[in-house]
Amino acid sequence: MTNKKIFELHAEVCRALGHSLRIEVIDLLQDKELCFTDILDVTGGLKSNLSQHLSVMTKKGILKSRRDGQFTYFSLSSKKVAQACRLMREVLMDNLKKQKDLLEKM
Amino acid sequence: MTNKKIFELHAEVCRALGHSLRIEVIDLLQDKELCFTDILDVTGGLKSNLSQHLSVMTKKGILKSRRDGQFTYFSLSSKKVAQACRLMREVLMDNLKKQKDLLEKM
DNA sequence: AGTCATTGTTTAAATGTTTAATAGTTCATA
DNA sequence: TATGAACTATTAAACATTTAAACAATGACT
Repeated sequence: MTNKKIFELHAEVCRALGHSLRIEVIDLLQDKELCFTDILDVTGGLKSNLSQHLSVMTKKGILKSRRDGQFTYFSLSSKKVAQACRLMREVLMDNLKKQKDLLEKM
Repeated sequence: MTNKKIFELHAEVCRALGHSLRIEVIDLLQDKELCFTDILDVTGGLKSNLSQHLSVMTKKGILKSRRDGQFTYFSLSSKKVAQACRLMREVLMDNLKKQKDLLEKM
């Protein structure tokens, strides 16, 4: 596989994290599996919309889904997803702190 | 700051990684600082385009830039960026392997 | 079996966002 | 002032998101 193709696929995985609702879901699923309705209860909004967002993440291999009777359960595909997300959150928080410090010096 | 706002900012950081050219740049800057023209030599394409992509990452705090005379040098804002990116790449590679194994079983 | 409520997915249209390409601008230095 | 380095503005095309309605699958009740 060419490097360009790897970069493209890698970027697609990153884009699959690039929505506030999807980040909220990943936060929710840190350490447990939840069914669709449980997730919807927390996030709110339309179920069709949530279903599409979950589908985006499942297709890119960020989430696993499993049907059990009438319920569909979602979970992170691996702990690496949670770790990567935590690191990105730290990058964000570090930057917010830097900005705050800068402002306070003025 | 509300959770929703954190999720939105977090998603913006993720989206700032969501382009193949930007992933390529992060790969390039793993362990060194490079100036604009050095990056352009590797990635190819239009200057204006590269400049916009670098600007997206700099604004979101993924890259640092530093002007020295006529040159602008870029580097990762922190090692956490490189780590997070490596983890995402692993998630991708693990998924590609899973797909391959599935196909080979058929 | 037939009907109903619940759970979730799919589709389509409207709206919103991102990107690539072009042209033009700024800044440093020779 | 001419040149190379990098940034900015604009815009059409491509892509993502939201919404609402239609659809499918399961299980409960009679």
